[in-house]
Amino acid sequence: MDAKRSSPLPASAPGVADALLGWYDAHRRDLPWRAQPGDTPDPYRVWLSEVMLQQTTVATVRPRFAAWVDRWPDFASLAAARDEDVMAAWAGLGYYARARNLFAAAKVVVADHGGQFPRTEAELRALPGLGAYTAAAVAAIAFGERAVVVDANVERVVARLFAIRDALPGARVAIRAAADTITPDARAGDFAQAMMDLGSAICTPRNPRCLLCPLRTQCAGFAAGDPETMPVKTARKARPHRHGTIFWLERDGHILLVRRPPTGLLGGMRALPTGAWTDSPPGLASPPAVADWRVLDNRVTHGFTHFDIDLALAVARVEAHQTPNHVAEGGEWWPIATLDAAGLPTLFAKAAAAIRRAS
DNA sequence: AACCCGTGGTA
DNA sequence: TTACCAAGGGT
Repeated sequence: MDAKRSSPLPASAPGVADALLGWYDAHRRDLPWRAQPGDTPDPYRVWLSEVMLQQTTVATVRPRFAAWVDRWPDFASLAAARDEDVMAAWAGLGYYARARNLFAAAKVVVADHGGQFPRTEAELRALPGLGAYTAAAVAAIAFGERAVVVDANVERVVARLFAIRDALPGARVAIRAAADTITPDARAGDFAQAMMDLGSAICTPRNPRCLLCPLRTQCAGFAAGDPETMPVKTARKARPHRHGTIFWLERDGHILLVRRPPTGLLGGMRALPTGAWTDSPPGLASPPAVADWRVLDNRVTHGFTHFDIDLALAVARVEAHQTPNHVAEGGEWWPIATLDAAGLPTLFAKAAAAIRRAS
């Protein structure tokens, strides 16, 4: 009817999917985890890449993905790995629950699914670390199942395409419903990846390249003249500042490392000992051993998602023949010469570099 | 729903 | 420099 023709909404779902898939066939990125056209995707590689790419850029993931699949090329090899090796291999990537869940999921696949990744969205969703997005993405990309794949790129593209002006996160229901209407039955995986490539290259958060966009003529946001204002996001809260002390305890060319508690901040990761992180500098409270601690002049700062931390650096040595009674349980003496292989999170790698520079 | 959970790049 | 942002999940 006439009202529909003059509506700012996309004329038809096939119109959007066809235009997008045509653009994708010409402009798709060649990525290490992406099967070549006509080839069968490897579910392990699809899953691993999706998890690595959660809140993480393609540029960061590229070398890490290559190293990972070189070491653990399939579910069976990963499931048989040592926990500390898996966590160390993830060091520097952040959001370490991803590594814990990845390892747990690999073991479930081997133990409960005969080493074969489940192919339905619902079964995938039940695995650790696979939420709504990743389960849909794997179902579509690895198995060709029709699934509504909604990540931050798709949210942005769809909000603009349909001119959805409600603020996130409330707008997610409407965005998902709109995404459903344009998701095709065929080439579901290509469609999902095309939406993400479009969001990455054309429909960018700032200064979108609308003149290059294959969906321009169907885009309500473009028609309205302000696509860059969508989706609307609410402002973030300021991050508080915390303080702490990092302890560098040296013995005969080795350094004391501890294992962080299995959950929470940097959970499961190797680390240098620290005391509590508080609103004011804690000084030398709760050191890992009784020793002659010396506080360095330089400090280390680091930003986490929800707070910034300012850390003092305390250094001490104990004699080679000594085994301090007060060394924390679970600690290990790690050769300083191979500290890079310990897999320290960035905060502690920064601290180690600063300490070794000062020594 | 709101909060926790890393890191590096960009403007 | 600050602020925002990225192929989110768990609780």
